Amino acid sequence: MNKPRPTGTTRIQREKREAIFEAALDVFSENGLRGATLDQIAARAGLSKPNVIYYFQGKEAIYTELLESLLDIWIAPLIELSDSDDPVEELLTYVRRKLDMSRDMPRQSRLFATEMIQNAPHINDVISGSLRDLVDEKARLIKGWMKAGKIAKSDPHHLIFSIWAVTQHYADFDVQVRAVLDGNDPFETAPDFVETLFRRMLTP
Amino acid sequence: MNKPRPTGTTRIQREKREAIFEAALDVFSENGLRGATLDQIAARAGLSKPNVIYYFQGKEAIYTELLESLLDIWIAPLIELSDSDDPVEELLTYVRRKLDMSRDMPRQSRLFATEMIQNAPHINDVISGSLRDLVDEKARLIKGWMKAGKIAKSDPHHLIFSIWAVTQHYADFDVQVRAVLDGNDPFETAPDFVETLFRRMLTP
DNA sequence: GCGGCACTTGACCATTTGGTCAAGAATTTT
DNA sequence: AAAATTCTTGACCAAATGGTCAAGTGCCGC
Repeated sequence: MNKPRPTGTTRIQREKREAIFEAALDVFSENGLRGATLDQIAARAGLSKPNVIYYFQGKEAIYTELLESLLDIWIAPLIELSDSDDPVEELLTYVRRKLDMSRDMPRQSRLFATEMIQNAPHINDVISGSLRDLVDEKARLIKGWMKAGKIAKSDPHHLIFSIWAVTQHYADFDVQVRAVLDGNDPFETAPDFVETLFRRMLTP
Repeated sequence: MNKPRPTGTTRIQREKREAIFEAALDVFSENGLRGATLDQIAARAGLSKPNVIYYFQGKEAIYTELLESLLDIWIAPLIELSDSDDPVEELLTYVRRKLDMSRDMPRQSRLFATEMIQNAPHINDVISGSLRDLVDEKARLIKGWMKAGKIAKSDPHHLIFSIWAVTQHYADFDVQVRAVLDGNDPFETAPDFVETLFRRMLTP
């Protein structure tokens, strides 16, 4: 019989599980699942290792639960992309929100990036399931705008990829970007550039 | 006194070191330095673990030597970007070469991506040294084209970032891209899109 | 074809790591 | 305030892992 695990009902459970998620986000986003250790997570959470195991089944369970709990937040901006009188602005708003997320949630971006680079074994079903459906739906929306002549024609899927790529690059490759910019804050100058890039791509 | 290590003079040394690099590229690009094990590398190289250690100082040495040996190849396309009568085509050639590299050398792309995500501790000096200088030099070249009215004005550094981001995305996020495209080969359709994106960005 | 040197590895070791467990400390319930 | 329950951890364990070493095996020049 499996030992029952706290699911987050009581005050202590919510707080401790939250602390573990927070620490795990740090550690996993820097080293990936294999590279991270329970000791690191426990130390950063300010708990003992057995105590961490008390709240989660194990290392992998922390990882998968963390990934899943972040997925919704991560996809939210795309979900909100919807029909509009001004599709260029609608898409640029999406771009800006994605860039904001790179600035404000770099660890989450890196966590997903690491998972993707390692072939996404833990979220494969999501990626080729609900995410694919979501992207397809938004691609149809974009296609409609193109057919109506409201934005310039191009491949909607690749358009979405390029938005992901450019915006997430500022989180995932932060060190490189900052090194090359030599101390200048990327997020001072990036928004203007990114907006220009996609405005030119989208304007008919 | 340090044990002398083979440096790659004899036939066997060249072959075995090459086999180890090849295996290490597989393993490190999937799991990062911490996540990879000597056993994995040895197994994929078809060697015993002590034999691997015979050719390299240790796991970290394999990693750093591999990274350094790949750096030149990785930066080569940018080095070749040079003054031209037709700057738009010159830059688009660079974009195409980068996209080709994502298609033909995805493991290398992922290796560097993982290193970057982990804050590039092993190539920090290169990034904030020779790479920064190289990018600065090319940024000045691009700036010149902009001032001469040959390409549209924008921030040259961010332009380079966006080229890196978009092209490498197809290697690093390959699983996601393929899942969303549902079996269609990304590299059938990506070149046209990417060329259009940057042509629109660059055409005055 | 043989002597020397490069190469190879089974056995081994110390450390790290994911995870268990029983017993004790807090907290909540009654 | 006692009982019941939840929470916490020191001590421990088995497996994995980076690395060593002495004893071979085999290649290469002579």
